[in-house]
Amino acid sequence: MPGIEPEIEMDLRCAQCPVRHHAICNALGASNIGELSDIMTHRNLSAGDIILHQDESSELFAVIMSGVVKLTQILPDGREQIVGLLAASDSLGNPVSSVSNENAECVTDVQLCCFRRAQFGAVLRANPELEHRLLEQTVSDLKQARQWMTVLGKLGAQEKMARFILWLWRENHNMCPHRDPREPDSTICFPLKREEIAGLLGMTIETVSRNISKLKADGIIDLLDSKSIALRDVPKLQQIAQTYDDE
Amino acid sequence: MPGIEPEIEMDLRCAQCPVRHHAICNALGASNIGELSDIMTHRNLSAGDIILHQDESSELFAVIMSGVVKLTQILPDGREQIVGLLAASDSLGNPVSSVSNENAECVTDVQLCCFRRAQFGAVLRANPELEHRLLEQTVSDLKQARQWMTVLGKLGAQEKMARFILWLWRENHNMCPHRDPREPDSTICFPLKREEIAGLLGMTIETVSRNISKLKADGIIDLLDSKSIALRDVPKLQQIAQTYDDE
DNA sequence: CGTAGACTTGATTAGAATCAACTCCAGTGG
DNA sequence: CCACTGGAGTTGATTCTAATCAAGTCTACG
Repeated sequence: MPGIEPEIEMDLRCAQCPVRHHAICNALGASNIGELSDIMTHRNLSAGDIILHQDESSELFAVIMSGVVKLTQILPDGREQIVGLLAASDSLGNPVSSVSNENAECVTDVQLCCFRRAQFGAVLRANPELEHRLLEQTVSDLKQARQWMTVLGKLGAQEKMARFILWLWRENHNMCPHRDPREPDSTICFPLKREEIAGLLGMTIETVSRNISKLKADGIIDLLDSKSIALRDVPKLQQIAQTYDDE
Repeated sequence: MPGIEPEIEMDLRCAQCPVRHHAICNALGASNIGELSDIMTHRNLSAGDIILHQDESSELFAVIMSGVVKLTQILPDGREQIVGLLAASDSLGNPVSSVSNENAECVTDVQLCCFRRAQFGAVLRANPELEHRLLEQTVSDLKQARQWMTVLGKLGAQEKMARFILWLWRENHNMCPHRDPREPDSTICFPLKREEIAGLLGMTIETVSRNISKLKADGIIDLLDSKSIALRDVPKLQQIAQTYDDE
């Protein structure tokens, strides 16, 4: 057994991985996935743990297996802007340099599939299709960052809130994994506190709270508890959000 | 002569190209650059010309040889946010899909080095180092987009203006090519109108104007004409901009 | 010289930030 | 079991910043 078992175990870890077919590793087929499983390690983190520091070097590159991670930038005077939210199957870490462009912090408990940069880079060079997949992912992140730029630059508080809820609706399956499948599709949960919603949308917790209350008062959403809501009038929400569809 | 000349010409076009050593094509050495020069065509555009439409398909992928291009998103009600500015040596077009994520419009007259998507993709697949270079570029764009998110979400009008000026200072050599090298380094020109600065910074032209005036009144900058300024007190500007350095 | 577009400046208003209570839990310990 | 505590969230009153509305100036150009 010893001498064979470890190798089988490694492959199993990928075969049973919940994000195997959604994360960047789906660029590698069964015959090549071993190159990644050979060099990966799993790590469990708790809400509040800090994974990466802006402008500091780190050997970590990772795929998120579960949980939510926020990417932030902090101004000299302490103000914090959330510049991205990552969930299951997203990847974490600068793919082309050891220096991180953002702080990364766990919003919930998080499970990571970790690689050492040098080793991951070697697999990348050996598998151009993996690097292509990484490019696709980065282009998609760029698209989303630019959409948030428009939200931050042009929308009012109510519009921001509506956009956020619609965005959360689409992303919710990655964010809140253990939902009852029988629960109506129109129910969504917030993995974020008010403070974090505010940090993402460029407003204060009071303004977030007021606008959630207003949407409720207008019959557009229902508040189930402070961390979950039900959508009552999606078309109205889309109209407020100034969005054509839910791209 | 005919039969040989064209081939030599092609190579010359890259050899004499002003951005040959700064754009993504610098990933290819002298022995491979021919693969690109064989499939490129130059195109001259005028200020105001629209190059790409958001969510529409285009066969174009291009490198900017000179001029400034703005990337924008437009809301259903007509409001426009600038989500990126491209200048000499930047590349233009979605590298992984024919569908553009933004509108692209010429701010000044522009010279493009154009490729047909399918042909460029083939060169990309044959030269992984070129795809890696494209990934580096995209990661850099993503970093910048996220920095703008922080500007849009957290900074006040004066702070935004200071950031913009410092950013322009760094980028100015790409934006305003024909500057007298003897001109002091502290003189910069705006390739953008007030309306476009406003569209980028998420404010109105009046607020832009007022804040430029205020910086002048405070002795931090001088207005040479409405399209160029001189920096008088860079440290003060950096302090207002809430920036550690000029990353 | 006259006009239109780009820019500036002033007066007023609207919307979000700020300041300040207050409610609603979840967890703790007596 | 209940009283305390502290964190999270809500709501109200006030302030402040930037948007809006409204003239103006300046400049390039026919």
